[in-house]
Amino acid sequence: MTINLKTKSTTADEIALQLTKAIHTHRLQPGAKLREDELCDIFRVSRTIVRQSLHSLQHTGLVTILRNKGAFVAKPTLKEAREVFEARSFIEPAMARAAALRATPHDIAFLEQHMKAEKDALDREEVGEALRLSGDFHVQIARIADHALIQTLLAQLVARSALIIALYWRRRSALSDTASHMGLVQALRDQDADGAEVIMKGHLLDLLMQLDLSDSSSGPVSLKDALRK
Amino acid sequence: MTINLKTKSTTADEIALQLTKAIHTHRLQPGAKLREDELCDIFRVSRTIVRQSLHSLQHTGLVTILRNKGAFVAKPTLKEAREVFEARSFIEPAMARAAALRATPHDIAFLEQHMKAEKDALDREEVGEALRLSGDFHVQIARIADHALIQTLLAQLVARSALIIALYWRRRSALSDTASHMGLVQALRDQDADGAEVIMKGHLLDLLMQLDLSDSSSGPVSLKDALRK
DNA sequence: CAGGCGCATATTGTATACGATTTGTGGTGC
DNA sequence: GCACCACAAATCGTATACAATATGCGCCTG
Repeated sequence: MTINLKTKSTTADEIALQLTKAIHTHRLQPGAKLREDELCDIFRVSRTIVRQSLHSLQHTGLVTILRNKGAFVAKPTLKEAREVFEARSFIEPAMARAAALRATPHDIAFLEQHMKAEKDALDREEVGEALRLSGDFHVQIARIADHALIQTLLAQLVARSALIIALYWRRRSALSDTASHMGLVQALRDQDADGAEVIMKGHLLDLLMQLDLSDSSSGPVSLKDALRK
Repeated sequence: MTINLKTKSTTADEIALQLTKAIHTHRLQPGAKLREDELCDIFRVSRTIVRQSLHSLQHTGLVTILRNKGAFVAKPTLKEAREVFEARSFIEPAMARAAALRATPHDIAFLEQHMKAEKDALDREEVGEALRLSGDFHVQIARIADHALIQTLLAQLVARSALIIALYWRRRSALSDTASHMGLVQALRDQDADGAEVIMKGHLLDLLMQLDLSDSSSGPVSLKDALRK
């Protein structure tokens, strides 16, 4: 499936969204170069618009722009990777708690359908899409908690998490989110705030465990440091 | 004091920084219009650069851009205001804890000097500058905790807090941050992580208490709603 | 043949020109 | 005199042209 190009009025936000999705589904790998002219051809817009979206993505941490060099899909360092998950562990348990207190039957149904969509994607062997949905699940919790600011923030952190997973994923096994997510939905259904918080905390810890964020395997920190003596 | 205009090469980031400072010190009020041409004249750059900074500030939540209308200093709604402080209360206590474990004597000295600068600003009756320093104190905690991601995030939230204070500040009294900040520095000196966390939590609650975030006084939610029936 | 210098090309950065939209104002008709 | 319409000014949005910078290739020299 190639990127959908509408007949008219492709806006900067749409391009950013498409790129985000491509990153989230691992169709775009960390470090990939994003040439402006190329994107212009793909989306049929002027460089002005493309540059807007690239700057926007830089702000969210998905893209790194090097002056006079160009835009690249970000490659989070180990420290950045740890910080992303640390930040998530500060925020998300509180969101799970809030969501448990506010979730309506409609919300529950939505989450269940969401998980089903993820499972279907896996059955179709669309691993990237399943990964994206799995991340989006977390964003939906913030939406249910009715916290727009953190919903936005979390969307960024989740997208960056996809980059981190692409770089530091340890095993070849599939993500085993399903159990945690199901447990969380159950807690929301029961309005069990404490349970939801605990499950979310554990779930994030699980995720972290499956990453190889040990210091040793770090790539070239800085050429200067790498060649020192 | 007018805005400093250098002889050459004023970059988009610099402009965004200057505007942020002006907002933070209440020299720019919520709702103020930011005309592009005007900023071009002030900073002696083309609209391209000005637009870059405005978009950047929109991303941080300090500026609202209305299509074909222009850029305005943001006016956080009550809900947004609550969300900002809620987010801070999720994050900052954890930062205070981490900072307590990492703070060096140098860091302590830095914070003490920082507080002195704030006091000096107050003595000079530069209330806006004192307010800015008081907010920056919180960002410095994240820096000491060595958490770059949250430091950036917190800088944004603190800046937005300045807008919220401008809109929803209840009394005319000066901010009484000093005591909390002093207590926090003492806890850092003692490497008292629990104490630091508790003080920070209480401090943020104090701040919130001094705001009038009750529902009633809300401005016009939407003209449609306001005129309904 | 190896190393380095310089030009040619590709790509990004910035300014400007042009088009679209909004908003205020003046005139005209009722 | 009031309301409505049309036009004009101001302002923003987009595309494009031009300038600056980096990079790769070929040639020249030792």
